[in-house]
Amino acid sequence: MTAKDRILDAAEVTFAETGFAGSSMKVIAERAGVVKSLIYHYFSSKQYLWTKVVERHMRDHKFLEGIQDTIGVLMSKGIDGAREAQGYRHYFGFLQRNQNLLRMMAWLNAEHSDRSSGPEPAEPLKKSILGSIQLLQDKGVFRRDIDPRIFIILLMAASEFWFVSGGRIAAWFGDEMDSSELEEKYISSVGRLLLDGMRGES
Amino acid sequence: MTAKDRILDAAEVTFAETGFAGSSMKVIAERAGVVKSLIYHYFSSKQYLWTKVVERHMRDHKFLEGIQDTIGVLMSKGIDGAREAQGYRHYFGFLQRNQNLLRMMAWLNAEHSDRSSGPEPAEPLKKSILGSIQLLQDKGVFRRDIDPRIFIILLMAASEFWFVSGGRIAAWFGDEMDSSELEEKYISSVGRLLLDGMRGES
DNA sequence: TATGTTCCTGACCGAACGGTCAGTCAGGAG
DNA sequence: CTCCTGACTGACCGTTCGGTCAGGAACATA
Repeated sequence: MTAKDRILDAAEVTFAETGFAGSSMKVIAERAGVVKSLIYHYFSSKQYLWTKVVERHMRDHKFLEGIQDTIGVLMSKGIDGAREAQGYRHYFGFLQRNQNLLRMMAWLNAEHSDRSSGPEPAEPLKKSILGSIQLLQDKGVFRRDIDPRIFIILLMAASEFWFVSGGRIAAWFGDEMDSSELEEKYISSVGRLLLDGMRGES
Repeated sequence: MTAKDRILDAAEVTFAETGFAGSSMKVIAERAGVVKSLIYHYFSSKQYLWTKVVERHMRDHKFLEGIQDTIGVLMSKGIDGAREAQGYRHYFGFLQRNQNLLRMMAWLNAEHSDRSSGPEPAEPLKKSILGSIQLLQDKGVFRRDIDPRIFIILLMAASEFWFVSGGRIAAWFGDEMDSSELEEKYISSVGRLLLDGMRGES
């Protein structure tokens, strides 16, 4: 593996762990087994390194396609009326594979700075997601009295919160339960609950 | 107002804005209209200052009682079958009054460090909340196939996410809609959706 | 062999960091 | 008048920060 890749790897882990301000170029360099100044040979600044880390992760993990994909599963499950949390489980697994990016986004939210480079979901993707949900509303599978965008936000909220606040949740409940057991329960419960809620006004 | 209080005020705002690592004692001092070393006269370290800020906020804003209170409203609404999002709106307003604390908790999550001092919801409060939900399950108002803890987590997720990720959500949707309008829609929709989902298996 | 280009290094910079310290000063107690 | 305390200050500490720079090593091209 090239030094450049090792730098990106080390930066991704470090940024995810301690955020932008909390990560020093020195520890990133040490983690990559490289001298600090070499980082500046490849990346002109700390800020630039951050954006490149985000870009690479989204590219290598096919982040946008993953969202697209998940929506597809979610929708197909909804349409044929299967109510298991299978669709949600798919989405959850997708987020699990993108934990580093989620953590970095959490930092972005907290800092609400102009460092931007959060994943912007390309206009067409957004339209496609919204369209899928609207279709389900038209068919009567999903209730019509709720803005499709709300459903998306809620879906993101339920999932991201689990990863980002994992530690706090474990402190609340973890002592009584194995954490992976709780996670499994969370996935299946949230899937059922959100789907039923979206399904409609009893 | 005493200098000590001004320091706590300044620290709260600064920590909420830029987190622990991102906040310097110098800017906190300047914000408080005080010389940096005076902070160390009252607070032995940056870490100690952080915990004192959290403690004071929770005390002054009656954070734990506020949660307790909200659960009460939520439950009473649930019991008499009123399905408006009134209970959720109450909770949302409560969180609105505690935005600084929410932001600081977001930092804690992101850093997942051992700096701890996140709000630990005192065992009795936790038991009381869980008990309220279980009561509703016994009465058949809420579905019985979902762990009460899941409902709490989901409730927290839906709300905190809105505040903490506000910027990103606005970037997604805000251009098409007034933000306060979107927030109002979010509150009422999430309240209805979660309540219906919790209500049960159609 | 000569020449460029890329990779890589350690020494170095000024600024900013969290934190310390000796000491000034006003005021209350004896 | 003395003594003590707590609020407050500014100079200063060692360290770390992001970033620069001159130059060596490796390697391809000519």
